[in-house]
Amino acid sequence: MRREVEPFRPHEHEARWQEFWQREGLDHTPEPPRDKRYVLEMLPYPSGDIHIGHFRVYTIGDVVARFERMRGHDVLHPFGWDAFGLPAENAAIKHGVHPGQWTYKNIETSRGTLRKMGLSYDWEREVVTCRADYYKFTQWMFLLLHRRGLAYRARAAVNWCPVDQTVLANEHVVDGCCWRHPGVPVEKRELEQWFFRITEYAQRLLDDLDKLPDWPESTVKMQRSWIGRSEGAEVTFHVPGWATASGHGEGVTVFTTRPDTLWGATFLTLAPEHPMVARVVTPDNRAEVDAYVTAARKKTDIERSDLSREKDGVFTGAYAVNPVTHDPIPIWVADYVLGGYGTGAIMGVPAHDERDFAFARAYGLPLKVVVQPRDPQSDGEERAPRLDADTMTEAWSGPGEMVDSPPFDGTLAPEGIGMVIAWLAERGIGRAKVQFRLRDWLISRQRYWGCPIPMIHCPKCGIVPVPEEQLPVELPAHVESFIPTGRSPLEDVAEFINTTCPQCGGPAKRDPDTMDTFVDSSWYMLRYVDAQNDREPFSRERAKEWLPIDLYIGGDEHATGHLLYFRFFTKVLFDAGWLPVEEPTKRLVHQGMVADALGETMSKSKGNVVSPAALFERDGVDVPRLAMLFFAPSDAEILWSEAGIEGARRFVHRLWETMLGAIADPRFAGTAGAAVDAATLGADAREAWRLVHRALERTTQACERDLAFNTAVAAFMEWVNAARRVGEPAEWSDADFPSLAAAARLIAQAIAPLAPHLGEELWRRVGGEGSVFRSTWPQVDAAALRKDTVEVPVQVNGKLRSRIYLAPDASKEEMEQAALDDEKVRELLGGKPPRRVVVVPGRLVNVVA
RNA sequence: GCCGAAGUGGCGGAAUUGGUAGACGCGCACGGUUGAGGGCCGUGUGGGGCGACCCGUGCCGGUUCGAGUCCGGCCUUCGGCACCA
Repeated sequence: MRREVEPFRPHEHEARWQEFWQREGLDHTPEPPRDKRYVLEMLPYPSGDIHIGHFRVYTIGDVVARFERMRGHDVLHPFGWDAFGLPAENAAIKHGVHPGQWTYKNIETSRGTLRKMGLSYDWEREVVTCRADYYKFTQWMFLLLHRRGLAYRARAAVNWCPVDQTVLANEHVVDGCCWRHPGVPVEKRELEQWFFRITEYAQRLLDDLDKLPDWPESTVKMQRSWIGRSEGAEVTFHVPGWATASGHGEGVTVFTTRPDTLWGATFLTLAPEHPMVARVVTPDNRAEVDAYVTAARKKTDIERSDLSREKDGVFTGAYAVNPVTHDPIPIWVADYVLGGYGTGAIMGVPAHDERDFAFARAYGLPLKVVVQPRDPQSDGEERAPRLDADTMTEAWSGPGEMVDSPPFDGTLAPEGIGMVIAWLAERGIGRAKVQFRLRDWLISRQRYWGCPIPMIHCPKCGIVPVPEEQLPVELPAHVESFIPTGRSPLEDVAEFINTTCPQCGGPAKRDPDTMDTFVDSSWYMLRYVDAQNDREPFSRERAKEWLPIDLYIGGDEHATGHLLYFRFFTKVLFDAGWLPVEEPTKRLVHQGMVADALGETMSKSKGNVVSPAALFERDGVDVPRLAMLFFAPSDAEILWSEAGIEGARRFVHRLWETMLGAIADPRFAGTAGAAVDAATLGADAREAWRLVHRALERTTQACERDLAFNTAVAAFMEWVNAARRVGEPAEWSDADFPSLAAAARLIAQAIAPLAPHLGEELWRRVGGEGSVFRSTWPQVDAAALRKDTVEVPVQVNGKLRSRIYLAPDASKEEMEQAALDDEKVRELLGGKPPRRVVVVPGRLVNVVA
């Protein structure tokens, strides 16, 4: 007979426990920590309320943080807001509110929803990057980089977003377009801007990826290719005076990964933006070259990098001398050569480079074969058909034997590259060179809502840093207009822009630009360790206590942006003696996206957005939370569906009913603390008891290892199903009941990280003392986990034919005998002895007939 | 073109890492409870066949007593990079 239990009322107990946790200081970070764990989720940009994707990441982080606490660790689990940024300004323009007002309102809304979620954050360490107490130290970071020669100002062709009217970092150009405005190609502008010299750290950023075994392989690979290291040589080609417009001798240096093909270089090509173009071009060719260069500059990156386009270029009229053959070779300008990579100039080796081949054929430039392929099967006797310059239809960039390349004829290429470089270096022609694809990080922005750059432009002293004690350089509250003009709005705020030079005391101007918001988020994880410090960004001692992050969770869209930048900052601060570690986080996990049931990403315009706040309103937090965890492993995409919540809701009700039924039973009080002897249990109760420990084990593994909470939730479902198979709690026999009472206690603890309010509520009801999160995470009982009998599949010739039932520790001989005694097996063997019997202890028997 | 991830029932997913494919959930079907609907409870549910059985983890081949899992070759989808010399 079903016993009526009180209904499950999530909203009541959720509010109660949240208040209790706060009162108890449960989320307070112990200081100094013993056996610390630093669990962090990427900080969000506050735009409106939190969305379902946030709900997912913070749930994952919260499960782990709560688990680690129960495991006895001191946990740092903080939260903050990436609060500077363009959307605030765009909202300001649209709605006529101040970006700060808009931002703080969103933070308040979002924080309210997060608090309703009962997440275990230490709110005392909350960080808001747009507040002066934080950005003061962002400016401090800038000064540190500047002091160390890592922040510099340079004039360069930079990416320009025509919509936002500001420059962009390389990392924010996606498919040639501004990341915020897909389909709007970025333009190139020649501007003087601030850069961070991240390229200085290219090699270390690359090398240390090897020290990150607990990062997703794909992210490591992406960073590798983004950094893009290639080895080769720089080779200088002399341009004699007779061959130039100026009549002075010049030198053009090129970068090549194939110096072994130098003998085959039959022309040089300069990028249109190469400074040498104007110097070498002859008067007869000037008009045509100027026109080409102008046209190339107007092109977007998309147009320039269009591979389907025919290669084009113009002859400068000038000649360089091949430094090894001493032949004069023509100098061309072509926009397939990139200004920003290598030296902006290449040697054209049409016989051995696909692109040079296409270019040479288009303009009738000569080919010279200097590497003959070898048949890899032969030992040098037989050769592959010899390449011939006149008849080649494509370049040969594979291996081979150097020819017409004295003194290297017969040398294998590319194996001989090292020798060639040494030889070139001896003669002063070239030198070994490592080239990176990574560019320096352009951090200036011509917009208002960001951290002011703490530099002063003095007409006498030049560029002077703001003295540290004068920080923060406060962002003025009022500006004329936020509408982007291509100039920073700060430039027109007289009381901001006009200042005195810290060096000479004379009138000077502040730098009008603000920093890329990715600077703000490059060091926030460090601020958390000492968020209230108003003298330093953080204390070295605290950093030593807490770093590195043990688990960092966030989206994979940051693979080559934030996740590179924060590694860079960590290394700089390590070098400056501020940090004990060179890498910010040991372990990185990318949570999967949350899409709608059809797999579409949620967006307001599609009208398929699910609001977490609305979910909590209806079901409380724990039901949607369990649904979220149950949908898929943490790193897989989720297709959010109402049906999934339905399942979680049913599960919670069944669990609740079973637990409360057990607790309400008069036998509960007497047996709750008693030890359970599995051997005395009936078969169904025995299985239920095993599944308790299975759920405990699976949850432990999920938290520690794979974050696959879907199977952890499934394990709890299996326990409920098994317990209900035994019967209503009141129907349990006296002999079995103690295992149910013990189970109730274990289940309350084990489910607490996944469904914290439910766990806490159940913990109290089973008679637990204090908060469940201060209780000790229970040990898995190996004896309980073991099955008394196992069903062993019996295969004949690898096909499942029968099953036998045995003790799990039955010997091989016993298993084999039992299998051979099986009726079905005997029938199939037809009286003949088996050829072979394969026995996997405890698992399977395969009889080979 | 290069690098990476993934392809399992009607759907989301599981599979102790070479050992019973499809746990758990959704959906569906039938039955019960109900005046009815909903809810809840129970049973069933990969495909085919009356059946013994046969087929089945993107495709083709291989290794093995045994392959979703390992190897070789493809296909598809998604993500990243791409005229980087």
